[in-house]
Amino acid sequence: MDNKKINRRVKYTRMGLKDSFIKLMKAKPIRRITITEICEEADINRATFYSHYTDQYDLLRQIEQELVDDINEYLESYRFNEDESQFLQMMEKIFEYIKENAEVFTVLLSENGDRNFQKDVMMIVWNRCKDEWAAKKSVREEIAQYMYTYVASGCIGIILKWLQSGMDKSIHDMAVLVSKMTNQGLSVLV
Amino acid sequence: MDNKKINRRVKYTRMGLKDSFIKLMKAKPIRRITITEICEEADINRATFYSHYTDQYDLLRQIEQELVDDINEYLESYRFNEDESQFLQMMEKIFEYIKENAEVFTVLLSENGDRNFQKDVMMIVWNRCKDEWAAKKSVREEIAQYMYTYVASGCIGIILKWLQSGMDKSIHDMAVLVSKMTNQGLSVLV
DNA sequence: ATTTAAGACAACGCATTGTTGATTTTTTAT
DNA sequence: ATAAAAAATCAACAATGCGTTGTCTTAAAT
Repeated sequence: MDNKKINRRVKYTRMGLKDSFIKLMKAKPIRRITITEICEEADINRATFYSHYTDQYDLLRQIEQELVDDINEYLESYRFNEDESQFLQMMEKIFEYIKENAEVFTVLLSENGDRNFQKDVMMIVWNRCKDEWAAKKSVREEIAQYMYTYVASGCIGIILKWLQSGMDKSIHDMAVLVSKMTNQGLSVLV
Repeated sequence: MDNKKINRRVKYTRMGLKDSFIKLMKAKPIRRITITEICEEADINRATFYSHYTDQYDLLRQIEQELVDDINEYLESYRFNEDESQFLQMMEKIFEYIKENAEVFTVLLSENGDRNFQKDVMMIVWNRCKDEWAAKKSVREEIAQYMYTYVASGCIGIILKWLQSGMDKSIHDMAVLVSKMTNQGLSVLV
């Protein structure tokens, strides 16, 4: 009947731990964050932490996973215009989402965050654009894989820089820039 | 007189610790590597470790720094042909260097490695090519910064994929691919 | 050969860890 | 409303790793 299998109490406890953790992540690298600390901050017993997560890294991964699921849901809800470049439209939405969650993204994508999260975020774009790109594909799948890797890494890099520069450029400008770089590379300079 | 300020003994001890550490890095994430473990493996007293490094992360950073310095030296020694694209030539040399040190690069650039090292490696290329790029620059410095970030991140991403694919493509092919992506983006697909 | 620096070793108090079992509180199902 | 189930609390545990100390031994530089 009720698909919210997790009851309020559990949800609330986890929320407390997550908030406390993000707060600490802003202040110091994850390796310096102890479970004891997280629990003190959240005012939750340490044994309770262990009944939900195995360690800090497990907690981090779960936070990341929820975020990835949420972006996907967010993109799902949006109908893209078939005529325009899907990539550009999607990047706009992604920048939009990231801006709305700038705080947590800054923490998770920065040096403290782990590379798997980067990969997951890259995969969101890649999975949704591969059809568009595949249409005009003239190289072997193997080579194409390398190209997508380049593109996805470039996107993450630029997103991170944008966050660290205090989101000084507009969402639209950024989406256009990323789109241009992806499609034309540095040749746009000339 | 003698510019090798560090005597043999120190050098040897540090080498032991580094080797031991790299060995452990292959097996598990850095957060699971204890100093006790490093010292046991290297058969060096724990107190000795502390007289050289503050912790695992300090040791890692020093290994990385030495590698970065070494690449720079390696590139320095090589005269580039002014007529051709400096970027392409430099990428060839970098792929060459990485292949020669594939083992350690695989470890340091993978999920266990830290983002600062990525950045450092990116900076090597960027510092040596910015003049070439600046010549044809038609955008504001501010925007250019974003573009370089994209490119540098893309390069690292593709290098890492290459390493993880067991360096299945030749150095030359990779250099050409990276160069194409950087200069023309996905438009090479058409 | 003498001085200087590096490393070995044992020992320390301290913090964090992961787990336990008993107890209380909240949620859910009847 | 009440009983049963699930979740969180708490205190206590041994184990491990931490970082530092002082003393002693060994190697290197002059």
